[in-house]
Amino acid sequence: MSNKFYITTAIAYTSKKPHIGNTYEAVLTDAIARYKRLRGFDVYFLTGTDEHGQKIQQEAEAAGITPQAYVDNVAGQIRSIWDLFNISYDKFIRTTDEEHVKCVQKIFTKLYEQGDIYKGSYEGNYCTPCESFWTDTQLVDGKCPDCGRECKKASEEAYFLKMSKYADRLIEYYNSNEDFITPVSRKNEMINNFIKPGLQDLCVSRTSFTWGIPVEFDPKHVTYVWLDALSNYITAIGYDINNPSELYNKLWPADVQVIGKDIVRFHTIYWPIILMALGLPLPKQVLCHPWLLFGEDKMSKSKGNVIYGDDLVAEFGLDPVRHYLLAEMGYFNDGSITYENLIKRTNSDLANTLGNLVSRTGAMIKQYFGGIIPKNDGNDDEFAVTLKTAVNEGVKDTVSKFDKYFIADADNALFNTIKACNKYIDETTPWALAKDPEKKQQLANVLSNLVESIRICNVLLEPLVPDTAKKINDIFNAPALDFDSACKYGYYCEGIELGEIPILFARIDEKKYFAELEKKAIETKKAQKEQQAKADKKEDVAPQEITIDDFAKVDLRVGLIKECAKAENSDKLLVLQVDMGSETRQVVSGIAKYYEPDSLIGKKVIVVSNLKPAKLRGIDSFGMILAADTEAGVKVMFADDSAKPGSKVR
RNA sequence: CGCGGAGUAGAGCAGUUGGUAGCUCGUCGGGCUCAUAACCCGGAGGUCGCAGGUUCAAGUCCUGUCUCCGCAACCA
Repeated sequence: MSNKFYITTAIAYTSKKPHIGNTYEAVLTDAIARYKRLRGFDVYFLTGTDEHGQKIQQEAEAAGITPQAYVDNVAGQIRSIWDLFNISYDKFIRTTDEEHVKCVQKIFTKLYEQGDIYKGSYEGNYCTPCESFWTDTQLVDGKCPDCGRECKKASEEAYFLKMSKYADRLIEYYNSNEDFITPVSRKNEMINNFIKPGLQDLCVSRTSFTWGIPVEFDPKHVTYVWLDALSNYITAIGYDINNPSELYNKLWPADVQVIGKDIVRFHTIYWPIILMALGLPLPKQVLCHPWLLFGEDKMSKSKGNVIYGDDLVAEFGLDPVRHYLLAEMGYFNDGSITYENLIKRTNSDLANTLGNLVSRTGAMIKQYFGGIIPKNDGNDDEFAVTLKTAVNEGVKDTVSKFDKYFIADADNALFNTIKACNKYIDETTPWALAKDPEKKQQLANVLSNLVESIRICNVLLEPLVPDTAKKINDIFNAPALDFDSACKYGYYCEGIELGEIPILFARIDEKKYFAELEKKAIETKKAQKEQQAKADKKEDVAPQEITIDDFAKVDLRVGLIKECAKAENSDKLLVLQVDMGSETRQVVSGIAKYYEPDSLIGKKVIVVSNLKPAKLRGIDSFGMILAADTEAGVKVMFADDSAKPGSKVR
């Protein structure tokens, strides 16, 4: 009987560097993986990156590099952040890996050949940024229900995966596997919102962009995101339609797939259906976590202060950040991260409760026993009994939370247990015992019990803060962290000489920290202001002098706005059709925040007509309309109504 | 009827199958001095958003209602 445990994270999208919220998922999964290893499971931990899609193609184009170069770079960043966070993955898959690409192609072909995928044409509403199709009933005010932006009527040849065929079996699976979707609230969401109304067939190919896995038998199509991305969970371990690897046979189905609440639908409906179509077993559990929000607007995007994991680690150290994420996040509510709370939690749990405990225990052993951990004679007084009971119960409690993957609760229970040690010190007052030579053995017992209690707690600390656990183990020269030893008082460290006792976590002076932060903020502001002033100077005070000939290079014309609409993939851009007299041309303008599209129709504006054409968010723009930057926003310079379209302005 | 989430002590949160309202931080008072101005004990502080309903009993179930929050990037 194999005790394998296959756990995965969602693969991270390589359109940008991941922020601390994305990183949280990896840390959460890592804690579970480490816990399972501790419990003796043969763990295989998969993570990786999702590297295809239109958005990436666009990003790469914008950066002037190939998509592959682009994703190589971002995937590298992601992997190095995962490494920085001590994510103990066994494999890091990239969807551009050759094995993955080949396997997805085969899957696609197989599903096509067996009739689960068919060719059709899609007439629907497509939201480019979300890369999602929506039915008319799903639209909200005619806009994307996910992002609220305009959707485009799209009609194109595409391949589809049949969904309804498997709906009944899916519900049956839900019902016979209570834990499949955790927490259950998500299950009801899925059934009510998606399955009951009738599943739409899933579009699994696209022709509108090329950065994806080509369909073998119809190469103008590339595989559309979900069939590609979801398959990673099996391609990574060597799935093959005809000849799956030994690793695959051992690992699949996955035991736990950790995902964010935003992609529950894809993992609990589409993914199982794909698997059923392939004749494969379904994962045992999909664990859905909420989001980590960025506390207050102290660090709003406008200030450019989006939080990245590596920055936090540089500032506070790794384990404080890991511990914060794990302790703060449950499964039901979105969590939030603020510097203030991070500092508070670090000071209270890590510095005061744990660090100080280790420190004072070590100091007493050095002081009273020359640094040698004393021998216990086995005589437990009432305090010792209380302590041991508290620790044993605490371990049980922590373990039961871990078993349910309630990591935050487990963390909480564990630190409460550690507190029992601090209490024990106060109750037994070793400094008083030390004054009486006759109580030497009593003193020895106290310190010995402390070391042993810390050692036990430390075993369970490992999944949460692995670096710290290692440090503590080194201090007491304790045996390797194994679970069985956490369940009993074995006094493994007796007679061992203490190592160095470093300060595990220095207290962070909150006031000082924020004072400095403010100072920095003021400095940045100042610098920004100066730069702004410089820029303003250039514009207002001393614009470069030009000749009339220079000005003549700019061809300004009066234009009449005939049509105007919001760009469907941007909330800042308006797409204008402007009558220039001799022609009508398309001009894109970043004024969507200041003008309603309809209000501009029929207005006359001044257009720079000989501006080099450009693409904005993929939309062609042939010119620019003049507008003033004012404190109240952007004001378009409207032309006098009597001016005819096409008239030259000078 | 956009979706989703939330309204429980000053702050941040738990409250599983309905049965004396808890935790962490902060605060106040006390203790201790081995330790990282730490540690330990105790106190104060909540009509569980509001209004109805079911029940012997509701934060916990039902209905209605109010409030708050999030919904992601080339400003030509």
